[in-house]
Amino acid sequence: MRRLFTGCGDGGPAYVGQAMSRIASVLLPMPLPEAFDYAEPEGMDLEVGDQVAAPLGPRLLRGVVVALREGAGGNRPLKPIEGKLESPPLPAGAIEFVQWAARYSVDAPGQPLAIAIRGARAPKARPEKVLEATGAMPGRMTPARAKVIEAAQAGPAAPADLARAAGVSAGVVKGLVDEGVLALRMIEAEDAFDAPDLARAGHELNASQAAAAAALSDMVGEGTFNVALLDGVTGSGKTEVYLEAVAAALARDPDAQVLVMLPEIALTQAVIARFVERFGVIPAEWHSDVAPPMRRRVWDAVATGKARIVVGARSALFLPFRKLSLIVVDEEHDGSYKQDEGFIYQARDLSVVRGKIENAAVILASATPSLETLRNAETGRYRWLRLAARHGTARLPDISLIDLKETPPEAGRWLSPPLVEAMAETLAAGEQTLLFLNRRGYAPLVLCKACGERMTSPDTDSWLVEHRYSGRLVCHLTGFSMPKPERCPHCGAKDSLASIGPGVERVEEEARFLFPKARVAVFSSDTVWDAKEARRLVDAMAEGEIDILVATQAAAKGHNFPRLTLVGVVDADLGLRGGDLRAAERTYQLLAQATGRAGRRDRPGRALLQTYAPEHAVMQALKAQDRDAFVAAEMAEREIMKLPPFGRLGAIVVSGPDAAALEAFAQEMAKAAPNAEGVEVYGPADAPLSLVRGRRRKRFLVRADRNVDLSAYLATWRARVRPPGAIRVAIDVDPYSFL
DNA sequence: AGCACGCCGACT
DNA sequence: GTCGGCGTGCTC
Repeated sequence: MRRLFTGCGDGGPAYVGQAMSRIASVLLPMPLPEAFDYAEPEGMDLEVGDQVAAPLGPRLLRGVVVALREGAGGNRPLKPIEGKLESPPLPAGAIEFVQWAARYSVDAPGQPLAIAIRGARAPKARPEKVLEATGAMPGRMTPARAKVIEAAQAGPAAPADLARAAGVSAGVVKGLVDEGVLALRMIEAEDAFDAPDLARAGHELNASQAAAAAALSDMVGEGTFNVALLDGVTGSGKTEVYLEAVAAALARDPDAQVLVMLPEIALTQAVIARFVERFGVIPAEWHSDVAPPMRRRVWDAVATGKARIVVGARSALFLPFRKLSLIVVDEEHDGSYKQDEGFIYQARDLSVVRGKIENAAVILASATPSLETLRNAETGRYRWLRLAARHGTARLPDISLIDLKETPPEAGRWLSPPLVEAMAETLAAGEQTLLFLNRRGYAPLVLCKACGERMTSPDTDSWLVEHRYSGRLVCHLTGFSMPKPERCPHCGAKDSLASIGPGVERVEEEARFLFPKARVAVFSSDTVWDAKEARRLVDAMAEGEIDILVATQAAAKGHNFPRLTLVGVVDADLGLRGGDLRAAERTYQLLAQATGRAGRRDRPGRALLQTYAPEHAVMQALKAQDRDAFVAAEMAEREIMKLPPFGRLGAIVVSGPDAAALEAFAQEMAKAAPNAEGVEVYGPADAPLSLVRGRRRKRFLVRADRNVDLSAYLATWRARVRPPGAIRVAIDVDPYSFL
């Protein structure tokens, strides 16, 4: 269904029936600056939230009615809405949330709308063919036919399944269909979002957990917007506690819906299993790996209120909840909640906004909360529930620092003598070691010993990372890769390319060299590409089939390995380099999590951190396991600098293929920056990645006091300039990546 | 985001 | 003389 309008200068096509009396504002899932007005055809009876087909230029698009008013169009005739779509309407809260998010992110409302209706646009599962017994008997009975008829008693089944169940060929089944013994029926996929069983008992809670669960249940019971920080170390049982809050929310109101957000898809299965155990039903699942037909079913079930529990990734926050009562953000400090491509948002922060709009309770859970959240807890804006100690008898690991200036590894090696010694002891005791290095591949840099040339990505100023498994040099930024050349592409020297620095593959090589009899494995996104492979490796580790696991942060999250007693952090300083706003905070969170893997149940664990800066506040805090001291020091620093959470930050990146034109535009932008009380603008400066895919990049940073509407400031600024030609302006409110 | 309109190089 | 490159501008 496609229409073409030939714009012929005389005002466009004339529409019949201009007596139509209502105008519908329709938000379209596109980067348009505002909702577009359409005429409501007579008798369509639109309501706000309805999904409609609206013409845009030559195309027909799915859109959402966001306002209706009396009127007929004015100077130029409005195009009529083509039709109302079958899908359930977008609830008012979802619309308000989409508009709020767009304004905050300084982006077109169509961008978050596209995320919000992605499920509605997904194709429905096609109806399934099933066969069922009609009760009729075949003219001639054979043993094979008897088996099929018996198998069919179990209920309707797909033809292939029925043949397999009866152990006969498809031909036998087909013969029975032809004779009318079996009847063909088409069935729609079942909505299998059963009501949770609230009569089930929860886990037994210890005193600390019980107190927190009671406080959260009370909060949920108030039935209004409230935020709580659930703060407890790894293993303190945060999940059991928030499950009780979920139970309270579901029990309070038969229509209540609950959203649980997780930072990693890899963690969803484990959490879903907990929900199945607690409520006897499988919650709806929402993330990028969910197949489109299932997405459609989840979307519809959420919009109709049928799905009451949703477990998902950050984009689940945009689902069309009808009666959202509770949002849980697990591992709230995790950087994965920040989406920094396309429509840029921080799902943890937006969860609080959605909670406010929906009058829902919000629980932020973490062992190492973000400074933003801790600040809100300190000032009393959020309730603060601290869980004491570890569950059961397990003890916290002993953490010590290895000063690499005192005891460096041998030349060309990355594991220092104290760490190697600890690994030998662990191996001798029949226990496991985790070597943590947050760096993929074999070596982060390849350079020519003859001419000093560094291998970089074409049109991009980032180093190519050597991967030995694949024998390729890979750009982790753009995905570019090439076979490792024999000669230096710059000077032509043969065998002159040297691999500089360690990645997990190289540490694995060293571990194999040092401990030839040990079973060594690598866990990184290159070796573990899907959930199944991750499961396999995690199981192998849990079963004790691996002695030394070399891993990136892909393995630091969530998994528990009972025989793991030594964690070695190969380069504890890695995250501190570059020194952006959150470098120390992120390093603390990541290493606290990694070292927390050591020692479970009855086995004491230890963690060794290799560092060149043992005096650094992060290292001292990790060693002393004193999070509060680290937080206090970091907060004090941020307060002096008036940086988040004591101020706001925004980034504007301008990019374009031509350096001179870009520089000129950046200068023009600098002049156009509005003057405002409590706002400082820094830049333009070359962005740390000053060339990506052939585009040069320059960056402004804006710091503002907390009481400044930074979004409005940035929107005003951008409206004052018109980027010429191929120059793009990208705005990131509250940036996490400073590249 | 599409998709069209609009001005400058290599082909029947 | 046309086919077509993708630069910029619009879509209610």
